[in-house]
Amino acid sequence: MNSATRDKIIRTAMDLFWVKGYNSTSISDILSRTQVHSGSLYHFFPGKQDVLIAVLETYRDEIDVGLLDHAWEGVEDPVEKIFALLNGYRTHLLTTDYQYGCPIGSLALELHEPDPRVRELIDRNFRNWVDAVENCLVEAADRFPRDLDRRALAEFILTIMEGAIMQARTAQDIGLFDRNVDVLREHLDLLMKQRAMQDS
Amino acid sequence: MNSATRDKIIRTAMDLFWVKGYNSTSISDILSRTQVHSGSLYHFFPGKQDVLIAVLETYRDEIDVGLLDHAWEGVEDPVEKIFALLNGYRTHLLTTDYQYGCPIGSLALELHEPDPRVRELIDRNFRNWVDAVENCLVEAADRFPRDLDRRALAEFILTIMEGAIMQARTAQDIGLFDRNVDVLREHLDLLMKQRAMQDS
DNA sequence: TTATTGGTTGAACAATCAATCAAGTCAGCT
DNA sequence: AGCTGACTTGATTGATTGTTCAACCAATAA
Repeated sequence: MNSATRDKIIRTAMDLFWVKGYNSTSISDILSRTQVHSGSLYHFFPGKQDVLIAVLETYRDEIDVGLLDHAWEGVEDPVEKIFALLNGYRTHLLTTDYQYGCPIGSLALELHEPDPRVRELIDRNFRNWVDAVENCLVEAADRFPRDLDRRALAEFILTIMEGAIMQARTAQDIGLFDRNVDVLREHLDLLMKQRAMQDS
Repeated sequence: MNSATRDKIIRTAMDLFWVKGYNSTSISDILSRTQVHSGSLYHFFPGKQDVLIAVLETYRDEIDVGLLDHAWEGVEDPVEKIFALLNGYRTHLLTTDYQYGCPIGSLALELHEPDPRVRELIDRNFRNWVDAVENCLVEAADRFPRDLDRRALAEFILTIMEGAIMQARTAQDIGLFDRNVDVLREHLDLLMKQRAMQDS
């Protein structure tokens, strides 16, 4: 199987779906960008949706190398790793004039009645992201209240990321992103103070 | 001007854009649902995007009667009004099998390179929502820390609403919505405790 | 050499899309 | 009655969509 062509299609589709969305990206958009012809694409993928599935599988399989490793380079503290992750999205917004938000979140809201396989893959990507944050919280468990629901807080942090991107992009104002993160930071500070009280 | 037809088109488009999204709703979808013919639609609207603009203007103009009045019926406490607002979205998710989320948020993430008029109208709708929440926080100002950034917290609450809907819809699990709201409630409780400390 | 396999080419197709427009209807005004 | 202008009808257009397919190519194996 010539995976070079297949891979080129997936990489291009990842980028196009990210910037333009799924419905606004046509097969011919992918073909012209990849210099691949339609018959070749349909040799590897039964249809457009299967390209989307391959894209989501790639995100799922590459969360470490594609996202976390880069965001956490040189960051050791588990709590700061959370904010470093958020800061990665902030940088994307700024360096692309608010064009690149969260590729998964965009798809999640754009596809209203998705095929079950698509829905489950989006869900899986969210859960992997939440897992990564939850692991940070586990690493920092000694700083947070003993009865903290770490899963719920990790889901909450995903929520903040998605909502902050949505608002900053719509307003084209990074202040909205920053203020959201500030409030999150304050919440974490309050939780850590709570733990300090427990310990004393 | 026969606003009956025009209004019927707008109401139908509001619903279709909400459930199916903008790109997945065709003009003929609107025509068949309204029993209006294409020439009639194009008599009132120069194009599809102008229908979207009219929809967004309607949301903007009807936030009180269309959203807040209903959500706040019988709720007096300003903090509880915030949670009543969130609960309205929760009910929509549950009663429609996760089909109806936030109509504005869906459009915000679906439309990637929107016309400036569209982007500004989505932004206006967000700001009106934030204004409403901020007013609740002002009403309850005596319960929160004196130096609270109420605007930032109101934006944060919009973020939670949008993120909670996104996750609950994707997972088709209301638990994700509820846990997000729980964490918000805990944050507000912590803030109120802070104020209680200030006062004592 | 011949056959097979995996991959490529690019014209073509049917369906659907947003949008157009000439002809028509009807109510209100002069 | 006759005119005007707002609104309606619905067939039609041209562009774009996702998809198909028969012919073709190149490398490997028999």
